Amino acid sequence: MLITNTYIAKQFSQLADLLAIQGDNPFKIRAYRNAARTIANLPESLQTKVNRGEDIAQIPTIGSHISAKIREILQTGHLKKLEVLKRRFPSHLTDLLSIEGIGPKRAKVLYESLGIDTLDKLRSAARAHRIQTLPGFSATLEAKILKGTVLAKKEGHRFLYADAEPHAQALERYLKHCPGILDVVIAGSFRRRKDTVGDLDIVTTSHTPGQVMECFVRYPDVREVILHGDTRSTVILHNDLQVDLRCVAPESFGATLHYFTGSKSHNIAIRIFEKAKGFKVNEYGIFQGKERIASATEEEFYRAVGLRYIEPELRERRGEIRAAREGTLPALIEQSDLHGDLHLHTVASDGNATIEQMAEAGRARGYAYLAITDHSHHLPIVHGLDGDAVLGHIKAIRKVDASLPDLTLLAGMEVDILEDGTLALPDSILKELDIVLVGVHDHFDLTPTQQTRRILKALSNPYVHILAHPTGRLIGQRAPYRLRYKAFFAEVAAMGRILEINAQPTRMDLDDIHIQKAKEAGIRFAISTDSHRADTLEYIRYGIYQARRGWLEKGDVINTRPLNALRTILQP
DNA sequence: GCCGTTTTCGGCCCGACTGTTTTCAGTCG
Repeated sequence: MLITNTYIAKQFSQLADLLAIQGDNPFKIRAYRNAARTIANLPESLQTKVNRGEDIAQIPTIGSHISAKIREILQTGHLKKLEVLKRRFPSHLTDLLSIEGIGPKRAKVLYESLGIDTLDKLRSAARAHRIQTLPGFSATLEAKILKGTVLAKKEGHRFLYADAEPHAQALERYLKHCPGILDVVIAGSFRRRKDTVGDLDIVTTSHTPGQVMECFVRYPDVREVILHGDTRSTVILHNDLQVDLRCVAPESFGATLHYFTGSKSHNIAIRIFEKAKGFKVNEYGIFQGKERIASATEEEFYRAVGLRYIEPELRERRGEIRAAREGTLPALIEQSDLHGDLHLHTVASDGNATIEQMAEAGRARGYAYLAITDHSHHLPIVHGLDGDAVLGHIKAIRKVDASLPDLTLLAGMEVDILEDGTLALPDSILKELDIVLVGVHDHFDLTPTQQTRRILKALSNPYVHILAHPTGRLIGQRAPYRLRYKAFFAEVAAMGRILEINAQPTRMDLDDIHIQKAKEAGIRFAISTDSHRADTLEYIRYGIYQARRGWLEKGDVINTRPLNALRTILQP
């Protein structure tokens, strides 16, 4: 039986919910929640770690007790402590917590006084007005709960960064015209450039915050005002995107921006660190007693806590605080460092632009080179090229290339990796190409060992340079295929092969965590758009965001090299 | 239950908003 990290994380998360309803020690509950979050974000499966004999109690937030419980889940598939609680409370009771306004205390009251243990029962009770008379409830709250159950908010729904982006920009433009407003910054996971965002957090400054709040809740795209306070408001837009706005005085801007940029664990780490030194950190500044030490800017904020400035993309508590203290933060890659795009499709396979149109789009961006990399013929759905067609396509690419004075076209292919790890094109064709990408497009469900072996075999072909979209994930649609990551990265590094950071908004593959791990293993990267149209070369910025979140510097990425240096890397 | 530049015990981030709780609890981020 395969036990995934997601499954284990859910066990601890449910355990925390039920203990909260039971009224257990809140710090213990927090410990379980922290562990659940850690486990959900681990780059490698706990099963693998335990099989390898690793001491999982060394993982932050996981200590002796929780590691024992993890082993129990891995061995039996269950957690006894949770099973006992589930006998006391019905299994769907924790669903109530997903409703706005219901936390553990109210869930307990609902269950013990009215026997409500499902969202359906909650809805009926609210409609029959049986909730408003309970202690701690009211008619207003009852109406809010009813609305919550009817809307049945899609749990944990997150927006792709690229889908949230236009809304964030439109809001920013609107707010800048609000009376009395001074600064507007979209903070939160959006500012950290996470590949998906749950909501938008906006930080503003003004001497008349009430006016700003008034203006904000009148934004034309607002469907519903959840909260409307003096310095803080929350609204829902018509597309279900939640937006929180905070307004503070300019002298607090740095601390507030830092606070609302997060991540939460980064903030908590800094607060605990400062508290130990006798300072208090809140969203208004850094205080020693009553005296404000900082901060009007984030730079000042970090200086005051004795750290180098940490870029928002790094604020995930993945070692950035230590690096900032020791002065070893990476000099993150910038979009302007890139000289070309190394993964593009044309009408020769499943793209909708010609070689010439792609070349023009690349020239318009100021690139020095582009790789045209259409599909091999293995997959019928993408109209790929077979042997002779590839040779013809190479000629066509070279012909267009010869007509371009200031842009070089590299003749490439995105070659399918077959189930057994062999490639869909023979070496006799591959050796004619300037650049060879390989990718998995089927058989996603092999065992981790089989999948790892399959891909490594493909990469061992001496004509292969880059593994395209290395884990095959489609955000919200398809999970990454399972690999033995540690062994895989070590082997890829040893072979000197390059991993792609695919900038398609639904792919973002590799993801940030694996990028960081792969870099530590000594791997280099290519950031590419996998464009099928001429107007999506601009997606490259999403790839840059992801690379920055993975701690990459200019030197880690091959398409920051001038053409000659790139050609050297691409020699077999 | 976790964790240690104060610690193996005794802490655990901190504040805004809502409601009807006349002084604060519950929820949320």
